[in-house]
Amino acid sequence: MTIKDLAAKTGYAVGTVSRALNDHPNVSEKARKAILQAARESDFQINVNAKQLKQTHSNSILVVVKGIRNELFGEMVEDIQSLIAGTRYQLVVDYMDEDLNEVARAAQLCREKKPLGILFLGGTNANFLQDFAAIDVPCVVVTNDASSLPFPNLSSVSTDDVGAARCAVETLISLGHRRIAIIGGDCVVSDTSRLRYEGCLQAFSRHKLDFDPEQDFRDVHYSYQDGYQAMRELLAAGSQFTAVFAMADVMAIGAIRALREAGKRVPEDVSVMGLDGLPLGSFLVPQLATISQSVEALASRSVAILLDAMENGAPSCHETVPFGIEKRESIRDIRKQGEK
Amino acid sequence: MTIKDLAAKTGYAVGTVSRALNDHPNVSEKARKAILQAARESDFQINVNAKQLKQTHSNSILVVVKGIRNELFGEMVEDIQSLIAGTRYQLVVDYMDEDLNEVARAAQLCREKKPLGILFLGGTNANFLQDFAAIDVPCVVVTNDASSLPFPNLSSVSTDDVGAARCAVETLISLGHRRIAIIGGDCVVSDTSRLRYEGCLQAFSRHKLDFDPEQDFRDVHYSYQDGYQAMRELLAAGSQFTAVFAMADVMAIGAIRALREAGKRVPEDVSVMGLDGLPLGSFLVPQLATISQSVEALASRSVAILLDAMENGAPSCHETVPFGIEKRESIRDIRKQGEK
DNA sequence: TTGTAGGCGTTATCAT
DNA sequence: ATGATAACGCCTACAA
Repeated sequence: MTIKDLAAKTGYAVGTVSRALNDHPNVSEKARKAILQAARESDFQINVNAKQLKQTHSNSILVVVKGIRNELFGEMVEDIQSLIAGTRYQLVVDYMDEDLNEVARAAQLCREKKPLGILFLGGTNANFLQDFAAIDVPCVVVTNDASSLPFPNLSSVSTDDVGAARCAVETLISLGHRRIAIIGGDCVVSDTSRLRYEGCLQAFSRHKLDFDPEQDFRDVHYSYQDGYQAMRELLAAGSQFTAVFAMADVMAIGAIRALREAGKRVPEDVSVMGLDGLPLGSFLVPQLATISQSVEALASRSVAILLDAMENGAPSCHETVPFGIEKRESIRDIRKQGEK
Repeated sequence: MTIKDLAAKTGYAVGTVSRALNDHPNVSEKARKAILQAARESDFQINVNAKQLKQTHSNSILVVVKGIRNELFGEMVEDIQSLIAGTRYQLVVDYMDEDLNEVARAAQLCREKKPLGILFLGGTNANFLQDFAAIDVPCVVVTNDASSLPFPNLSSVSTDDVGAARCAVETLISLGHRRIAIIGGDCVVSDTSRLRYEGCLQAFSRHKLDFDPEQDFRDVHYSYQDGYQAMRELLAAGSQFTAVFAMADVMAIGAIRALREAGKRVPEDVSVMGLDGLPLGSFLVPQLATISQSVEALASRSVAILLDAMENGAPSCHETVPFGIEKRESIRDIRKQGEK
């Protein structure tokens, strides 16, 4: 069943059928009705390959999600869905493995789907440097700061990672903690980890506290298991911290488990702070204190920026959205009474 | 950059270029080398739309994942990836929202990608009944039992949901619990929930225990929040259970939080058991006792069945894989000493 | 082994 | 408003 068959069935020419199917102007109401009716009756399905082969551009916005496991992205996609629902655009979401090249993938999808714009959920600057030249539609990187990338069609919206990490550590410092261990990601591989680490160092230096990475820092992957493992190593090394900041909630959860297995209570013996603001955190016992990223703000700003670029040719820009401080049960004030 | 350009550049005809690119026979080593080299140099990217438009079938296997949030599926995709990696097939993974029609989506992708077979991760029998007739390649539903569906090209591999739920409840019974609350999904909407509920009832009836759904059962969605909410309702209603079985780990986690907020300790005051075996469960405090689904078994059996159907035309079949019992910290034996 | 040409189903550009 | 027709980029007979 092709549009040719539909043409034969209705007596119209293929051109008219195509126009009717695509809501193009210059189709009589009579023709439109007859054709749509015939299409329904013979439940006609358009051949996407042929359509996309011929089309010069679609009316779709592509969302490339890098890292299926990232819960934050799941929420964000939902927010984006509803933001786009009110427009004339159609959303195409592509989920991919964290370790693949999202820019190369997007370039491929550009040729296939010819989207009007792209939203990258997560991204690695190195990949953009290498492959972004092949993409010429407006793009927004969400979650990562891309201001250092010199592309006129690339914007970014991110949480201030330096500030967020600094705030986490300063929150712990304000509660009287002086020796704070850090569990983070690989600063070489991950742009985000580098910024968050930078924020930690700023907090220590502002408060004139010593920080010995050798003793109190571990760089691992963002996972329960790695957070757990990192904490075990920290404990085994005899590090005498009273608080821990994990650069992601999942690592914080693993760390808490390791602490408990070592006989340490949270927050009585050790305070633990995460970063991300996963919904899960507030269901844990104890509830996980964390610096939360604002999924709604991230989503709404990036959609706004993308649409503005698509529709008005607005120049690229790089924004930061505010984060929240969730002082929950996993942290404790260890200052002596009356010392405040 | 098209194969025409490649032809011009190398001096060969487009037919030869196409054959070289697709590893077809009847291409001289010299031509193949020259063409592949030229393709690399001008980093030629094939036009998927044109290719698929012409193609009658690909060499790909499609994986349709229904429900991105389901952590189990994330693990399973990875397992499937590595199982397929050793074959001559290519994997195409499509993630979709839980509430969309996975069969209609698969039918659409069949027309587009022309896969040799399909793996459904999750699925709703009603959708198959309605739309599966349009699909004629071998398919395997993973996680759900499809034996009641009369399609010759549809197999299924699932955990024995009735047995798993029965086992969960019987485990609690064996520890001395007599009044056990159940938190589950909607038995009308979810095939899986219906089976698990059936398993619960079997456990009660086998042990001649009364079970009053009105008092001790809540059907909600599979989420932290809904598990939390269900437990609050159970507690508010004054139900006097000593144990809870939640039909999914995520609900169990929400339930534990609600218990703690009500001043009940787990497992001292109430035992909690989940189902799924999420990695997260073993990082919680207390570690979550659960009936675990075997992701590896599910993945390897379904791939084996699919390949057998694709390659040898093996008839459809419906298998069940064993589940595990993880007696972890969230459950407690409440029988008096020496009574055993 | 290689070249040539027709067609896949659609859209877009012309006429009409 | 509608119809005819030329691409789109590729694959695949078939011919050479």
